Amino acid sequence: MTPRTRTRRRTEALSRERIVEEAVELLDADGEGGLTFRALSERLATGPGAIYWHVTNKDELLAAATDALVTVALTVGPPAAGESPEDRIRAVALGLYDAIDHHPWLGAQLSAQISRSPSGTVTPRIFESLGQPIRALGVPESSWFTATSALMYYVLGAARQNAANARTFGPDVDRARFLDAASSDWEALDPDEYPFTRAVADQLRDHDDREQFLAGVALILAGVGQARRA
Amino acid sequence: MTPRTRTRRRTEALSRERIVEEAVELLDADGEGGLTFRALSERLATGPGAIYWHVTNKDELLAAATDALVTVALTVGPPAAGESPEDRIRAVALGLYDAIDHHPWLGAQLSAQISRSPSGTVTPRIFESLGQPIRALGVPESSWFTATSALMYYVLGAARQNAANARTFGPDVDRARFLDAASSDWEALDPDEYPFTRAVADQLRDHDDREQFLAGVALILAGVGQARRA
DNA sequence: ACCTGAACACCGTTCAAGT
DNA sequence: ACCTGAACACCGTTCAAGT
Repeated sequence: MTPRTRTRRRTEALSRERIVEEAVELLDADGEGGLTFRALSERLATGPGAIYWHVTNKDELLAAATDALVTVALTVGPPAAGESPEDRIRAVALGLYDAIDHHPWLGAQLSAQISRSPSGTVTPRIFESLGQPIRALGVPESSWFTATSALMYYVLGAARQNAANARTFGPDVDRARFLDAASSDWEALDPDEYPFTRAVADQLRDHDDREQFLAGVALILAGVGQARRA
Repeated sequence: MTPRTRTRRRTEALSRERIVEEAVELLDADGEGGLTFRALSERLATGPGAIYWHVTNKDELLAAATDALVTVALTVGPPAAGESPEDRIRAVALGLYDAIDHHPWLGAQLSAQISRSPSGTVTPRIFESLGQPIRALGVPESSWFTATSALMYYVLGAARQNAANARTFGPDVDRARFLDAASSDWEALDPDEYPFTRAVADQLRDHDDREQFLAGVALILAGVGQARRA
């Protein structure tokens, strides 16, 4: 991987920012396993030990990379003038979806940060971004937490699964072939045991991932809307 | 970990079943990182190389362990007499939730298997278990795939996040303290930036995980119900 | 056919030593 | 203050050699 000779002369001194930046590139290129202190130090034209002066350990490095990307992902601008709460939720959800889609390792890291430090820098930002429009929807206060949690779990879970799926085949082209093969396998399942799966086999073949993701968001929003009228 | 001297004399020969069984114990005790061919071979009173005669590699071993647990998790019995589709979905969802709760490493493995082999042994079983009751709900056929996918992604995503959360504190006791601290942190957030998160801080403190999970399922079911009437 | 255990090519992390 | 790079204690996996 990364065939280009990239021993970029070290003009500037090592810095936390440079390290994080290079770590993200490594992660994007080769996934979680691709981030190695040896590979990283080579890119930075230094020794593995040097990194430890700027960063406590690998976990902290991953947390820093995650933090940087969440900031970008949630920068969907302030609520626009004519923007409905539903629009807002879709925009935030898609911001996270796309970030995880482009950086597949990010899903696992977000999940880890949410459980490890629910009051850290990442969790409240995501929660707030989804929660404000949920509140604006006019849901009774008693279900704010429930609705926002469910939405956040769906968004992150679905995005993560989608990114993992996308990684199974190449960047783009083989997707159609992969889905076609899977769809055919579904059609060949035992009719007695798998009637439903067989019946939706061609919906698997033809579906669009992003659309599917948004349809899930819409389902939850419809459910939330029901709670509002109750 | 595992302090008890457990060099259980090897009475029976090594077998794939014994290996998988012992692997699950290791995974449950110490998580994904706890499964090591060296630790495993010690428990089995053999050398690390021996395992490779029965199992291709670590991935295959994890897949086998996952398969075994999914079989158990989905054994919620055949649709009972007076059971509504909603009841059925809740039962299947809880079966998966509990399995992942008891075996936190299972979430990641399920996700991996779903993307790696959508037509393998695991994905269709889960999909069918959730899809049949979705169909029974009377949803138009065109939205079967969408609804079932969204439900599956929510169930697995939320269960996985929950299991990760639960692992942050001890088996049971410290949960209250942990949530209390997190809730207090939320209350101390900047009122201008985090009004929503602050407002739900005590809902975080008092919530029940399983209940919350089911509330999310209910939200999706309500959304699906809307589609039915449309 | 089944198992052994040393060996290989990796990891993250530490730390004395340098500048 | 910041960096170097050898060393430590691990990994998964392979493979000649044994029974």
